[in-house]
Amino acid sequence: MPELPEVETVRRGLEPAMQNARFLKVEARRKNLRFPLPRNFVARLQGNSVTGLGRRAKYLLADLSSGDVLLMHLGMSGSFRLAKADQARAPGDFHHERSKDEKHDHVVFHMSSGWTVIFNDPRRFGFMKMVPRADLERDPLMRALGPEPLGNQFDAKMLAAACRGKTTSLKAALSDQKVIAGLGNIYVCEALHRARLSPKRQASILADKYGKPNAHAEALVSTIRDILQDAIAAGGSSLRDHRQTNGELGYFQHRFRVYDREGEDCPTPGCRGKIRRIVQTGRSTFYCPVCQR
DNA sequence: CCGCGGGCCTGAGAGC
DNA sequence: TGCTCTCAGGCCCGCG
Repeated sequence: MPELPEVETVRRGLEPAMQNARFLKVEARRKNLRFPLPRNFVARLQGNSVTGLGRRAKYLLADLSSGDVLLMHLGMSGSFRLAKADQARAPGDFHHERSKDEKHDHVVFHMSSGWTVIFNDPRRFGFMKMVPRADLERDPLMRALGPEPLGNQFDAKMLAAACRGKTTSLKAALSDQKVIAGLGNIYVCEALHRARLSPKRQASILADKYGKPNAHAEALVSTIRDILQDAIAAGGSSLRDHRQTNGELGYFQHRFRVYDREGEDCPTPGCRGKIRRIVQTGRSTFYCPVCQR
């Protein structure tokens, strides 16, 4: 499902169930997600407790009392939901027909908090990995990430430097996790619309010939920050009925200005354009050809 | 090195 | 009803 705001929403939803709670029992029902689950996955979790639940870009990071970090990625269709342990149905209950949903419940954590945490992922693009905390910074997955857009590192200077000389489009550059970590197809489209920049322009336009940021870079940085903060405050976006861990829908999707709005009038005040859909590097881009230049 | 296209999976929805 | 086709919030890999 998720881009940064959705993953942050998931993190907050999991906190009451996992923070300071112990893994009483772990079920690895399907051992190959995008990658095989780590060796001794169950044994390395059971008996340990979660000392902190963090997020880096689109990764959830659970610090364990063992010194390992459990790293979780939701891919395209991954989600977590919570169930109260005492309400869990007994396996083999013949009144209970396995719903379509439960068919893709691949990993289940039974926590000492009384909550059961269920990872569901139909497409299995998500994955989990265990890394000793001391090695996290050196992990290739973490090293491949640029700055957190809501952190101190992310500013116009850095963005311009990262885009300097790039011949690829702004759309592709902002989707590149090495440039900024956490944006995806939706928030890139939305940020470019709000910043009134065409997704087709070269990424290098954010920098002058010395790599210094210009007004476009400044505008884009503050737009990206604003939109992510607003989306987190709204509980993320719920497309195709995706839900937060508590079952509630996020509602930021109602505030999309271009995403999945092909043919609609551009919402920019005074703009008479119509939203267009094009394909860039294999993904849909939605934008207004009139006010985004 | 860089940028692009294909591939990994399953399911929903549109059109016939 | 059912088939076929396209598309889906991500990311890795190999090619030119």
